[in-house]
Amino acid sequence: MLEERRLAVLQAIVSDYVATHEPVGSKALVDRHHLGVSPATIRNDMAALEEEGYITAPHTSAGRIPTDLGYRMFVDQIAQIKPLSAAERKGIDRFLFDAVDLDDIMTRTVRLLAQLTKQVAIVQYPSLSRSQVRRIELIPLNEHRLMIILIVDSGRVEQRIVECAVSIDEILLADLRERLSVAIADQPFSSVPQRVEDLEQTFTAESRPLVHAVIAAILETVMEKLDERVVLGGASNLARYNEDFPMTIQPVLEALEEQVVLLRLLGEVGTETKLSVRIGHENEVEGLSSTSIVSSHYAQESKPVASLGVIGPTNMDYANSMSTVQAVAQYVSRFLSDNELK
Amino acid sequence: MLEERRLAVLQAIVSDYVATHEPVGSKALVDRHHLGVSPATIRNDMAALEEEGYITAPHTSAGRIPTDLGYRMFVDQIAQIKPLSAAERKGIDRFLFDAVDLDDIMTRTVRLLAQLTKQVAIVQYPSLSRSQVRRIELIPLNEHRLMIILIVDSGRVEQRIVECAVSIDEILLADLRERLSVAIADQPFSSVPQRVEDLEQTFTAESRPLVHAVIAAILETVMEKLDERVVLGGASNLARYNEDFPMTIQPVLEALEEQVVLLRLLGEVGTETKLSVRIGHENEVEGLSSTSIVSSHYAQESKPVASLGVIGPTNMDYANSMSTVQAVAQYVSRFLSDNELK
DNA sequence: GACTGGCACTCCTATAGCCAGAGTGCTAAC
DNA sequence: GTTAGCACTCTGGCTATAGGAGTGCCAGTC
Repeated sequence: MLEERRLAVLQAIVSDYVATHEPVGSKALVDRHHLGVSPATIRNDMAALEEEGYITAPHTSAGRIPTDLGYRMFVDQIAQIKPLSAAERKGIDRFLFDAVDLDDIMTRTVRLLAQLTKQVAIVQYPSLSRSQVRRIELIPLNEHRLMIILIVDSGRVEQRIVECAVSIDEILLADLRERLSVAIADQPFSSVPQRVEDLEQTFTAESRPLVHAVIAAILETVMEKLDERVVLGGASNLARYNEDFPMTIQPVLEALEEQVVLLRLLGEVGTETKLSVRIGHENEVEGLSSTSIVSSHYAQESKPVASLGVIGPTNMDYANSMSTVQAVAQYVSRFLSDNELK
Repeated sequence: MLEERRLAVLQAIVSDYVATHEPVGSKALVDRHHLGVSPATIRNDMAALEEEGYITAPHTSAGRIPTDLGYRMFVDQIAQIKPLSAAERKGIDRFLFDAVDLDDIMTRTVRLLAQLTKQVAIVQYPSLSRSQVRRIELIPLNEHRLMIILIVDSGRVEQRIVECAVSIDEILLADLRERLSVAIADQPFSSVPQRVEDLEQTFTAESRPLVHAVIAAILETVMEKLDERVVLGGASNLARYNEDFPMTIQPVLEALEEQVVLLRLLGEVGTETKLSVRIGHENEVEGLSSTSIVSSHYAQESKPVASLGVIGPTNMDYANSMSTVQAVAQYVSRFLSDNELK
């Protein structure tokens, strides 16, 4: 009973603080939430909660605000996630419906997320390392240049221009393409380096320069692009929450410009839990200790391929962010699987 | 003599204000710049300058700050642009040197600009409408899908997936590719719609479904992608100048998310002047009335193909921004022309 | 006619002091 | 375990004040 009410108090504090962004006191709590007890009782509970580290008082005579730990407790308590309304679901559907290619899906998704959550949205492209090569093309551009195009089963397309000293023999090129295709098509991306290197050995010495140039470029592309691509949107939402923390906007903007940091924020794409929430100090990125990240994987044919999520102040509306992120991830997954872009 | 000193006073005011971001008074002016006259004299000049609308006083007893008109005068006065130091030039060179493809050049350039000017940098991709199609490829993906790849002489690559109801006949596809290639290769982008439409007529009825799907997709791509692509960077620099105008950051962030707005900001790529500066209200975008844009075209083989520039507060360091933007534009132009990515 | 020194005036900024309000912790009673 | 009461503390907002910076104008000088 006691434990139970304390939890209710914590939840009330969090939701009030999230709504008003102002420290919340015992008086305000009792009349905004119909807990059947007096302010004094609440005060006792609050003292206990503070003792346990869930809330804190900015100064002696202000109300309390949740700590990271408090938010964490709150979030963990949201066992079943509020489903979106029919209207919202319909909205998501319509938003994604007429996307024409992967780029399109990604940009639409990021806009959608930003709009629905009023936060900064991050969407990662389907990870190459979890994909297979679908097709490879070698297109001669002029005597010394050609373009490699790699089409991946997630719908990603990587291209790269290769310059080679010798002039390009189209027949050799076609042969090379064919053999590359056999070697790496429908193979996981991670196995590509080994396969192409093996392949190089099988060519005659005179064809080596071209073959080598192409293979080197493929290797480079595979290595480079393996650090994934990310799109983000809704940065202007930062300005709004800047009101509360005028100091903290700079590091956030800086972090948003660093792909590497963004990827670390989204977290590893594991197979375990789908929805992940990192609160304040829980994410170990410098300067982002007063922001939280809500992220989820999305999948293609039930294999998780990448993550998407939102980043916002620790006092964000977790319930809404979590349900939105989850729903969007589901829709994207379904969309990717239904309209295979292979 | 009189006119001359007034100008000197205006310049002094602008440069002081840009440096300190605080209204500058007559006293401070005389001892920071060795104008050979007394504060009282300067006051007279300042009164005149205010009368003419070049400067204004935030309140009765503060110093003066330049108006948009004042900045304009100042900028116009910078006839010869301060050349960059050898070190800076070297830096630019090194930064761009080992770019591997167009995407790479664009992202490097935007980073470079942001870093050198400490402003938000914007770089536009070479405009399709000023480019020619270099090559077209049609790659079958599976029975009902194929991918169109358009390679443009600026090095841009546009791709698009086409879905078609009928199953894809590879021989027809090769034929179509060949004829498309003949029709539009090395032709200006703007003529593509007409040419492909004409082409469609020449196919037999039974091949129409496929042909039509492909051609429709090409048309769509051409139309869509004609609104150009833009990359930007250095958004975290906004936070710095946020100190002075806490209110204005939101509209700026919003504008930065709208490609269309960005493009309008960069301005039309005319052939007239290369370097363009728009100060405060001169750019008619809502909410950006306290920001200035310094932009320049860059060219490929001496034909201007797109613009790049920086956007910052009206009290930015114009001299530096202008010389940097100009220099970077030159380097990018040279780089694009030297290492043709065709 | 252009420049300068002097002077009164205005307005901002910073500081201090003060008051009201909100919120707490504690204690004693139910 | 809960409640009412109470003394205490701290903040935020308000006012008043003093200091300073900067101006505009005038009268005098070169």
